[in-house]
Amino acid sequence: MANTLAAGSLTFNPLYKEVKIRITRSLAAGKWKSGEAIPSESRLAEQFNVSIGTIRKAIDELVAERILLRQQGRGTFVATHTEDRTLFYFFHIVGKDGSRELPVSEMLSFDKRKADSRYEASLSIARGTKIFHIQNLLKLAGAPVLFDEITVPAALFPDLDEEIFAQRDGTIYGLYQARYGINVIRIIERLSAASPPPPVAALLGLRVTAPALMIRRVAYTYNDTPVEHRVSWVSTEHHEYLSDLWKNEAR
Amino acid sequence: MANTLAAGSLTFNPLYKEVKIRITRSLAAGKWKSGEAIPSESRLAEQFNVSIGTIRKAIDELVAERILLRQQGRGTFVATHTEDRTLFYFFHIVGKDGSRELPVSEMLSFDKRKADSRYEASLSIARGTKIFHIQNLLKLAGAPVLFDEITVPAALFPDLDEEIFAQRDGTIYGLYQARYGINVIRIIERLSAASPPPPVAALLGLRVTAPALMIRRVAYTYNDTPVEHRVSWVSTEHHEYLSDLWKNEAR
DNA sequence: TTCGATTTGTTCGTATGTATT
DNA sequence: TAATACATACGAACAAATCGA
Repeated sequence: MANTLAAGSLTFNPLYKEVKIRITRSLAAGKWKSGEAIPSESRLAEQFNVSIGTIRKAIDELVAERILLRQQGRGTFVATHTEDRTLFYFFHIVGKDGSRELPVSEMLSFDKRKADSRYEASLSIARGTKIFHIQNLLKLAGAPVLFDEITVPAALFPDLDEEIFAQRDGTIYGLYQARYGINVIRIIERLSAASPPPPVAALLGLRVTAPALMIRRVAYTYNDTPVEHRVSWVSTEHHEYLSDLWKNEAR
Repeated sequence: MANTLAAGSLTFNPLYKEVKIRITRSLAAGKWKSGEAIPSESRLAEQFNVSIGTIRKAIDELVAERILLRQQGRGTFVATHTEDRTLFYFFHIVGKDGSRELPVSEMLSFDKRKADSRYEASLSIARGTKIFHIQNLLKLAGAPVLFDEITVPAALFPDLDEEIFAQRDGTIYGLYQARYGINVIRIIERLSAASPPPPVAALLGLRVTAPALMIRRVAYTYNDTPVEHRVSWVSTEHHEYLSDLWKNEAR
């Protein structure tokens, strides 16, 4: 046994993993804002006192995870929720005819309340924690297609109110990112088929017994921290949910 | 204009992209069978007359695409559809209680027929081409959960018959791979909610008007060549469809 | 428009570590 | 134990894209 020392409780990561972790920590701490460039590879190599190749390998993984974005000649940037590339990564509803368009969102309600036990697991928050609860109706080509119920811990969005939410430019995740420094980088969705509650059916223009797609989503930021719980009802009369594992255009 | 030469019709790929393409061609041609090791990095570097780093970069991408599988000290292998890691990549139905198990499949029908126009687009085959058409019932924990209708071009599966299909070990894609050298490496699924046809509802133990999940899948092999068309009906009473972009355990 | 500085992209080479057989 | 194969890390050189002087 040559390396009995390594048997300690610590896990020894490769250098590039350590670098990746430290970069991720800086991102989570908001050291570099979204859309901004992080230091150049050569500068990071100096700071971390490692070779440029090690920096590249760390950044390679963050780019593959869509957390960073590299551009030759310009620099490396914190990915934003305003780029076309990113938008459809978190929106999976497409027309059955193959059309792809971004929805127009209309806020239906906004309130602050206390979390019930439902969110303890998915949002890792205690019962009674203050949350925002928001309802939206999304239209595609003018027709209502999707109804959203969004739940987020109020603590993460200090001054959020109805006005700010409704008057935002761009997407909801763009708002989280630009105003609150919260970066949604991953979502997990669970889909099932069911008949929507009558009020939802009415909003979507469906018969009460009509089948609809129910989507339960949890959105995560760095280090698998959950930040949003969302339940959606989708009318699949003219639209469907597209699941394309490995649609990595930029590989 | 310094580089008028580059304006030719050829696209100049980086070396590692060329290497990747040539490796992929060898895979598509069946040069290395699934589960087998491909030549070592140093040997490939000799063959292609490039540095080992360039080989690594090409293989990096193929590993990220789950086409190859690297194991330190052993070699680099053609990924198979028998590894636990891979299995759930193509099977997305999980229990609502979070349970994950592989289904038990029961073949209901098997026949050879001529393709109608429906498959021209999705399978890139002409109307009238011979196809196999197979129906399956999948059970989880003993209960029927999913009904499958599979369509594949007969030309790709020369000696396939009812016996071979029903008596296979392992998964359907495992059969495609082991017996016919056809490697499914990517699927695109389109989900909607609808009431299943009465015979399907009966099989799944659903009321005729009950909502179910309909999944239309196209499976692809190398170079985005479609090889299978599949329509599934899922009872989402106790199960749901899990969409987890970026569940890359091994990163 | 041109040029130079900066930054990422590609390719090569070498050395050493670690896992497998 | 030795040989083999992949993993990590370093360094160097040049190409290509970008941007501002």
